[in-house]
Amino acid sequence: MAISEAEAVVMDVLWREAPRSAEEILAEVGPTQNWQEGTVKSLLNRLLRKKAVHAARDGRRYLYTPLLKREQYVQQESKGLLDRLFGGRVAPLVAHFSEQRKLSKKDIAELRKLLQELDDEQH
Amino acid sequence: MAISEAEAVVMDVLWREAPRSAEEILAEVGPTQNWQEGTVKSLLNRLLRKKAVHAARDGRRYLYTPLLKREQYVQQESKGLLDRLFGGRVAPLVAHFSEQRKLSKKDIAELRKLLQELDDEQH
DNA sequence: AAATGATGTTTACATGCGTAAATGCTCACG
DNA sequence: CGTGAGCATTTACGCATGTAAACATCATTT
Repeated sequence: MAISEAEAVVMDVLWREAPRSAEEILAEVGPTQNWQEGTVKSLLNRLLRKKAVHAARDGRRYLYTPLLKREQYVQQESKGLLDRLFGGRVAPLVAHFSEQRKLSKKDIAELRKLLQELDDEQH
Repeated sequence: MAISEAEAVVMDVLWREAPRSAEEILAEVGPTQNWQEGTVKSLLNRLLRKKAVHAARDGRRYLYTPLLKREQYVQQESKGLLDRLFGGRVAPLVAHFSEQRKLSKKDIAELRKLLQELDDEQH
């Protein structure tokens, strides 16, 4: 089953650094999300049930490690959007942002470099 | 409130052509989605409540027209994903697909053209 | 006029989500 | 040894979603 948005916030903490205890996760995420301890615990349990994280006992508490890789998650999410909205093709997506003027200078520079590299390895 | 995935399927039909009756929508969407009539009716009602479509009486039935523009929807969805997963920047997104080898020849050609155009209009 | 058929409107129901409160377990301390 | 602090596990609850079934309405056909 897919992981939800709130769950993904927890995963994000673990992707940055793991293993971590529930308390550490709360410390990192509580301020921005205004979550109580119970909320984080619930989310961790749902993630356990979904086999997205693993818990290893460490004394009286658990340390959580992501099983689902960030790459996998990003992949699923972006492919989903791409397929639903842009017929599965990347160029129309970029065109969309371009029309919305959402391409920064930096974006453009990076895209150019990216295409250059593709060119090079094309040898 | 945001429109759900199932609701978006109905919107898609209306974005392709509108106004349309519930029956026409079902005809177009039923085969792929395996939806009953009631399902489409429910979705249409939720879309009405969310002010995403408008219904105009036409004899014994209604003809539905989208109020929410496809552009708006695409914008929200893609911005959401971009912000959540790529720090709001387009280049990393494209890089992601590039790494996953999800860029088709056509994509690459189009991206190149796009950058070229940006270059040109750059005075 | 009653039955039928075509539409729309209301209600339903299981599941997932966001958000926690309540409860349970266990170890260290008094 | 009983108790409280610190965690984890269970239960809760309102709302959205996906998916319809039931019900209501009204024009048309016997």
